[in-house]
Amino acid sequence: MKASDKRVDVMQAALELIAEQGFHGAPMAAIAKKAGVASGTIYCYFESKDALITELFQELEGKINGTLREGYPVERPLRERFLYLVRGLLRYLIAHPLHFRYMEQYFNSPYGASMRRDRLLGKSGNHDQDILMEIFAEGISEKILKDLPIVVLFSLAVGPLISLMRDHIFGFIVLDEALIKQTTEAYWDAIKR
Amino acid sequence: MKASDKRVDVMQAALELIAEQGFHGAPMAAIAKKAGVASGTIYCYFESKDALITELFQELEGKINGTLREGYPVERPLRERFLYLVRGLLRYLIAHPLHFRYMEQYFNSPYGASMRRDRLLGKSGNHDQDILMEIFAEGISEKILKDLPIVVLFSLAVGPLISLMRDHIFGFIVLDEALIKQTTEAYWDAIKR
Amino acid sequence: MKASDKRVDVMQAALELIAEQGFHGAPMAAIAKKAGVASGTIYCYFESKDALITELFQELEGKINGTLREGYPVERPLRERFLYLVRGLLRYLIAHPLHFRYMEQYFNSPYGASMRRDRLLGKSGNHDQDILMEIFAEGISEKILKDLPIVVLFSLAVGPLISLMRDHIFGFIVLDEALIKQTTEAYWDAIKR
Amino acid sequence: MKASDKRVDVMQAALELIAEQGFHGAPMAAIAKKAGVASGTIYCYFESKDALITELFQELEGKINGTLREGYPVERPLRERFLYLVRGLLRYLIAHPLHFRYMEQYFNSPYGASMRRDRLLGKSGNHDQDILMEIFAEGISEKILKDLPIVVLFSLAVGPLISLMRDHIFGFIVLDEALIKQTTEAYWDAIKR
DNA sequence: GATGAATGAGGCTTCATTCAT
DNA sequence: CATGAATGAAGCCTCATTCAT
Repeated sequence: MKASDKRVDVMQAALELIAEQGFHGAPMAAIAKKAGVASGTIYCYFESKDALITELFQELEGKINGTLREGYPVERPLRERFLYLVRGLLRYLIAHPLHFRYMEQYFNSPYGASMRRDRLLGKSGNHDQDILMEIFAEGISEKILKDLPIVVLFSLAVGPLISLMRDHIFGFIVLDEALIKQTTEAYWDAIKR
Repeated sequence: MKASDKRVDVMQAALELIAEQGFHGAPMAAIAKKAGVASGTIYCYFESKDALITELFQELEGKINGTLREGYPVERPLRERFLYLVRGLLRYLIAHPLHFRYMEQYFNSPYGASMRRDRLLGKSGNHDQDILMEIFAEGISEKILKDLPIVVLFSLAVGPLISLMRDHIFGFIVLDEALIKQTTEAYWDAIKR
Repeated sequence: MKASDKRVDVMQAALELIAEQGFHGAPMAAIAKKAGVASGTIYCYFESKDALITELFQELEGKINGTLREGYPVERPLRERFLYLVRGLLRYLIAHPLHFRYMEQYFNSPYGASMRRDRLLGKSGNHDQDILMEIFAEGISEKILKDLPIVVLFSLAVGPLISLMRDHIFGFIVLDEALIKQTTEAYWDAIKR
Repeated sequence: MKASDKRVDVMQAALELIAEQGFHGAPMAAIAKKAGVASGTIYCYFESKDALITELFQELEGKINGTLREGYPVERPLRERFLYLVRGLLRYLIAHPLHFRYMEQYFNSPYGASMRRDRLLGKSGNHDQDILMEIFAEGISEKILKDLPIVVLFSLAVGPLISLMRDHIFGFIVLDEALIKQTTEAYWDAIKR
């Protein structure tokens, strides 16, 4: 409990600063100060700023994956499984707005760009993504979904989700349960045949 | 025509550098070099880097607005007008990938954040957006579109468009006319009642 | 005369600080301060600290080369040419003690190590050295000098020269003309058959 | 025997790292790691990095002194005694290249500079040096050696030895017994009348 | 208007040393 | 004695901006 404390503190401080102000607004000194440690201490746990940023991203990704895996209704119809995933993701992001904003910053940066390229070549490493992809593949072959490239279906479903999360965070809308239900059904409408 | 040449050169250089490498990869010295002017010269035309970035954004926004206004089929049915706009936007972005990437950089940065806040309070200033909003308002009252907040319809339609553009730029897909047609119809499916 | 000033000032400041205190005692900030410029200014003229150090070394080397080339008695006997070179070198170093100490620092550092390796493989690039080598080769084939590897003759001649310069700089001895004459003859004794 | 193990380990680790990579390449953490102890442990045995460096130097110096004292032919002629010493030194350094490189690093650093100053004022503390000095004093008064300051004779003899050791370590030459014999005789030629 | 040398605050990282355990 | 996490001063370098020419 002791040794881990500072590492966690640093990650939390980095999460908050980067999510709220971007990488630009999060110099190592500020992260250290917010975490209540000395600058050098960060380097006891992370090799560099890049490493901190990447590990934090992977941590958040892992948490989301874990959350979505729980209770995933493997045996239910495609539509239900799809809605389970996107709703689960949406609820998670609403509950953890900092995670959402951090991941957005990450994707929109050299870090995210190189990661995307890696994943394009190798395997995804991202569980939700994998599960969604499988759902899409199944849906296409069973003629439930539109006959489009899987990547396209992915964008049709996740693109609006991201966009709505932004509106929610900026306060343009309030994503309550009713709206979650309605918008996720709209994603389905976009991809279903 | 001579004096304003340099202003244009600077904006073009900034566009290319920022679109391709992000704000991080576009120091003023690099922009000046690429534009073929001296560093100090930039400050003859722009008060600061922030000003350059913002003016460039507004310039691009204006160009897109102008393009979309042309030939807008005011008298045609709602669906057609919607598809006209999103397809026009998509084709414009495909033809001008640097504009797309620049605007993404812009939205995902302190600049974009404050802009969004401004627009939330005041008026949009963005023409396409306004037109789309009007289409949505009309569609809701005529019970053609889902009864959701206009902002939500906007995200349902534009979110996937952005996401697909990214896939296109990263080379995951090729947005040819067939795919443009199919995907934009999917946006319509997402918002239509 | 203006543009060059600062570059020269920086090199002079670096020379003095590094010669007197070693690389450790010459942070860029101190060099800048001593040169009367801002830290960043150094980077207008040198790409990095390494570049500054290397360019300064090459500058000093060039000066010595130039000095020794002047008046070199090509037509005189071997012994005379040898003495001309070592005495010229010794007088130069006595007149420019900072140059000597700087070059010692340089040779005794990662910079010098990699340089030596480079020179071992490629060509020397150092004129005096080349001339001395030629003298040695000639002396061996004419049976004037000991039949030893050229590198060994070089060390037999230059090793004591360096060592004496150190003594001189530390004030253990005063290398006046008499002593220059005597010691350089001793180098000759060491290498002559 | 157990307690002093770590002290020895630390000194050995410091010797290797500093000899091979210079002071720059030997942070305390690296020394500790190589020695298999914790960073803080070093401070149980040495007050500071400076102290470690100095004590290590003195240790090496002592070892060399001890080696050279053994079998020193007090009763033999001057030339023989001289050759005994320089050859012994050369053989020792060839057998212990890390010692040589460490001492070079040491001499060429603020540590060495202040040491030299100390020795100039006080007494030498270095046994070999003392013995050599005595040989030189004797040789001068008996008109066997050149009539030069003792310090100068020292440099004439030891300067080339150091220089040759460097060539040997860098692989430019191989100091085998034949070369040892020849080069040490060359030192003698340099100092003998 | 145009230049580009100069500035210096601010960013990331290293490392000798300390100290609570 | 031994540990190694923690410290923070200090080092190298970048870059938006200014200003004398």
